[in-house]
Amino acid sequence: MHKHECLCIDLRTAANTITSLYDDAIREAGVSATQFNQIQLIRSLNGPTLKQLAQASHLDRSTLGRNVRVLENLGLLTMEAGADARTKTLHLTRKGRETFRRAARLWSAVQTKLSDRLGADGRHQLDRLLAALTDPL
Amino acid sequence: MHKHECLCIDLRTAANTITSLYDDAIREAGVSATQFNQIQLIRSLNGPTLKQLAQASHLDRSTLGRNVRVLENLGLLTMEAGADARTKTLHLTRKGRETFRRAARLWSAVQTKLSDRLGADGRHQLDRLLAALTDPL
DNA sequence: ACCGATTATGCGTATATACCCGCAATTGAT
DNA sequence: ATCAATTGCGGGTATATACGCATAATCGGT
Repeated sequence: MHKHECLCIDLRTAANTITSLYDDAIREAGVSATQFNQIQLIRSLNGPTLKQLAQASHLDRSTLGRNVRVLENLGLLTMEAGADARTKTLHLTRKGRETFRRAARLWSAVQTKLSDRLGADGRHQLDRLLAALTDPL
Repeated sequence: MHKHECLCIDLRTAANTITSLYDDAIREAGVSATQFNQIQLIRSLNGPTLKQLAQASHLDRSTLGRNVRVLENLGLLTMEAGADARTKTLHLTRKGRETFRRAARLWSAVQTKLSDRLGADGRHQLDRLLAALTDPL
């Protein structure tokens, strides 16, 4: 029987394991899975501010600021002052866009591989179950 | 439409959100969800070495060493030399055992609450889906 | 035009996590 | 018994993450 294992720890462990798979898969593009996610969001949001990116990625603003600085130091993006002088808008550099394209292909391969393990139904169920856990009451 | 959302990021986001719920639920016992997990494992493993605890928790040994040091500084456990002088065995203090009991009650409440959101079937499906993702081929 | 409230960020601090390197203790082959 | 290989651990470094405080910029009511 089931030992009533901790949902929280089960999720954390799975997330760590899967993150490692994605990291390995896209490593040769020079970014981690979470970094790829930031780049992908910046690309689709088109010059977002830190706050906008933080909201889009469900992360704390200060976390995003630190993550973004790493990408800036890698030369993948630039931070420019926005119309509102308080804000910094994020823009991918040419290198950032190239990194995105390379990583996107590698990402796609591992994403497909893992999605196949679940099947379309499984993926849908997983989405539903995670939503049931995280959606506000 | 297949947003083809990233499985990795979906899992990380869910894990972060759920961890926050557990952290809030047991905070008054003075430990976080991950700390509670370490304490629970040390308790059930009965004087494990760092390596044994690391394997049981699916974490890197050096990660465990750092996490354990925090608990040691909180006075929840002690590290003693094992028979093999290379090893350090972990033992809960009285305060550690009391903290475990208090946190276990709080943990149980949030665990039940979230499990109810999934239902028994949902919990089983979730276990199965996470296993499908993380089990070696 | 002013001043208080709000907003966007930065920074300090802290936990959670992993990888690599080095050291000390143990083990194994001879 | 010796010495090379292995093992367990600590520490350095790095990313990922959050919370709270400080600051600068903006906005709103008067």
